Amino acid sequence: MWEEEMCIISGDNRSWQDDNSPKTVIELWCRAKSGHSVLVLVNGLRPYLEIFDPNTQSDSPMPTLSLDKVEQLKEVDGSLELVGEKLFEGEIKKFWRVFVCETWSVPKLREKIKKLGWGVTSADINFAQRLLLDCDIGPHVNIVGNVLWAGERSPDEAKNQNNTNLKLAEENINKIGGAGLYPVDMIISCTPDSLKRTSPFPTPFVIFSFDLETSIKNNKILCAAAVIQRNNHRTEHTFTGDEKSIMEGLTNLIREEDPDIITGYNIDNFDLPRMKERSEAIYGKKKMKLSELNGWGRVPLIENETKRLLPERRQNRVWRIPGRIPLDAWWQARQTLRPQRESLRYVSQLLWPDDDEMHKLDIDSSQMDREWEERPEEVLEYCVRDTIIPIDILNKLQSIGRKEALASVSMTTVDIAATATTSWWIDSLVIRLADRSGIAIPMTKSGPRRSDQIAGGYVHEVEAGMRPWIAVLDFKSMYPSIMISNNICSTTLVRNKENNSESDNISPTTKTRYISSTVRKGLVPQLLEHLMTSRDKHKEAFKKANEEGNEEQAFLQDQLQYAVKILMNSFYGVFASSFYRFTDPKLGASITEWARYNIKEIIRQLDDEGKHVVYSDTDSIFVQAPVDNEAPTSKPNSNETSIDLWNDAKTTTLDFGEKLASRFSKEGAELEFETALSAFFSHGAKKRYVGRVVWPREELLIRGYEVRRTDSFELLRETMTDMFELILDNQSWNSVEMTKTVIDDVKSKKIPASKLVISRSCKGRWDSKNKQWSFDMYSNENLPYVRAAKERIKLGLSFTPGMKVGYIVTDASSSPMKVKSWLVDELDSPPPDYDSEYYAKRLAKALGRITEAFNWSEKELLSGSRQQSLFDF
DNA sequence: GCCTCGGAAGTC
DNA sequence: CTGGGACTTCCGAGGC
Repeated sequence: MWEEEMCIISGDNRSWQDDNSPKTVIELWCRAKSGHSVLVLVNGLRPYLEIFDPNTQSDSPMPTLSLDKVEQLKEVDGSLELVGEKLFEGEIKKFWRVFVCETWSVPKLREKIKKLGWGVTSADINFAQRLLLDCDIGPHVNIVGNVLWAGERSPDEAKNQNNTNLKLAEENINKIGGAGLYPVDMIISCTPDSLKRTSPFPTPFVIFSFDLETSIKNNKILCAAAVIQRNNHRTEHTFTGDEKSIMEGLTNLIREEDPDIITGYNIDNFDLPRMKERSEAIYGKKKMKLSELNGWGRVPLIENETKRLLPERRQNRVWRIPGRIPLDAWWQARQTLRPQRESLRYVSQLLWPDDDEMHKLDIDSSQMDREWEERPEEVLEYCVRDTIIPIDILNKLQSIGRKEALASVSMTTVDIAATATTSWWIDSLVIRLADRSGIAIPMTKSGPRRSDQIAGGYVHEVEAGMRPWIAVLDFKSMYPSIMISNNICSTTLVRNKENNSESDNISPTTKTRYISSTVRKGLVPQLLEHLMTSRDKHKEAFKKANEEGNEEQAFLQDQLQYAVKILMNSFYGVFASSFYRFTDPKLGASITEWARYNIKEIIRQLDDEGKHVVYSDTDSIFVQAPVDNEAPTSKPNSNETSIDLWNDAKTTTLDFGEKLASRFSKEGAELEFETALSAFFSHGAKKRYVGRVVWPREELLIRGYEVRRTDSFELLRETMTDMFELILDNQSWNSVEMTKTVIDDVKSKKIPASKLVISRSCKGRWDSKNKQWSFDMYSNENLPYVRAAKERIKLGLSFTPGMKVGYIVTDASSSPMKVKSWLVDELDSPPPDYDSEYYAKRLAKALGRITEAFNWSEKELLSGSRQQSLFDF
């Protein structure tokens, strides 16, 4: 027997026969808290689905339906089991459990049963996930089991004669349904009841990062590098020679080192597909041979397992490598950093601006064949560096810790937190609770679908110009709070008029009814309430750990509270979507309805009292504080006399904000005083504003404007930021002068082209028929960024669908405008010559929108002189 | 040259 | 197979 704490990375299942009776074993790939990897084989759970008679609520099904016919289907294992009554779409029905011989036959079986007239539930739940649901565990578990195999890296105490003997171990593994000797440190077997939940800990994952350098002439792999990170220690490996030995080398390394996470830069769209393509170029469809080159799945290297050995791309997006997690550093950087451009060079410059070693550009990747021929050592060095940086990126962004925290709070395996979508996380919590509350689990896509959009949040009209001293108030977790306080859930939605009750919660406009929480608390409100308190607990634990100087604990608690926040915010989206189980178009509509009602009601009350609401978007309100008009809006120096006035204004605003917050907060709709602004400016468009924040910290707050957009350019971002600084300091005249200077500079080409790069993401698909990139999803391919992407491809540079493509406008006088792709990050080539008129115009247009508020138009900015009107005299 | 429209991307 | 809606801006095309 062996007992240990570990983290479940991924799960799968396989069918096997025990004395001619069908069995299904669950495989859990884990990393022990103490560092070694473990494969856990769990026997004792039978896959099933549940059926009911959709036509009746009575005790027995209609006579036309036959339980026998279901039982006789060849996919069914043994006799049906009566489950009892469950709630399904507001009605109580009687349910039977149908056991299934093999999990992979469920889709077919579902259809057969539906054809017999039965309704089907709990019929699309992943079986490994079922184990987590039934045992009520998350990724961090304590496991007690028998050791079947103890390899080199397993703890000495786990080793004995039986389990270190290869042949004997293999026999024992096969005897209980395992596939053979999995490439892990240790293999154990257990039953579901020996899996127990433990508190989360940071798992010492083993990470593998790799990079291929390939020929542009013939796509062949020239060389490769890999880095393994284990216990904060890194080892570097390089691979040269013929393609076959390079790929074998990488594969052997993975099978020996047994990493949990596979990373690299742009592996999803480049390295992984290239491995597949090149190995198939050598061995065609010979699966076993392919596995020698690319068998990265965490399963035995045997004929039966070739399907799981080879990495596979699901629905053209995420890669699946059974037992391991593919985690592309490019995608992580893109999601968390939202960089202007996405090349590895650009991102590493962004993250480590002072470390030249990390982003020096010594290899011309567009001339890789020549470089490889002339200076292979430098190419290898470059290749190694490009495997190290992705790990550094993941560390810097704390990507892995965040995935693990998300897995922990959503109680899924780490791979689901890392690669799946929001509906999987929500499923994990919702199904768990529904199973324990006598509520049936409908299939996805099964509920009523909506045809038109549901109305969203309310956005208040904003006037152009400056407003002094503003208190900004925010509803805390608005949508989740509304779901809790009004008990909004598919399990509480009143579907029939006959069931109306006086205690129902009724939505303000569509008058949708929900059973009061005093009668029955809804499933989702229950979960959300639990998440709310758990977030507060993590926040508290974070605070405490910080005070005690326990850095590791503080870090963990912060990750956890953040993960809970992400998870809570995902609920609304899933329930407002048209495909999720437990959904109804009415739910999403009711949530936003109450939200609009609440916020408009507050605005109305403030208006009635003569308090000026300057702006509001969905869950925030900007209110002008009752501050003396003389008070300065820009902070005076501490020795100036006006500093007292400024301080008074600040105190008044803080006081005002706090009073509003407590006055309008009620049960289930907590209004928080978020920030105080000494000045607020908008040119009069919704979702676009700037504020000078004076509390709780001092900063410039810019929303929506070009400053934040990637399809703007550096010079515009800089100039607009400077302009806002001046405007908020009441120096609008100076700001106009400054702007004119910049426009003049660009006109006379004094500005370097690097400040004029515009970037936009570009779609595209690989047309395997014609062996070229296609952009036929655009009704008009004549767009600047599409043309820039085509130019990149032509030059032999990498292109990934969805990547941000940078370009410079070289001539806007013709239609369509002429552009040149920006390649300086990657090729060290000279920058293109830009169309100064175009950039001057775009600056004038964007900045003119703002100066318009002070009566300086776009034209005046461009011409350099202000036209005086009659009123100026 | 000016205007309108629809497609697309981006941000909140 | 799949979180949502509101809103702004830019570009190309086409009409006059």
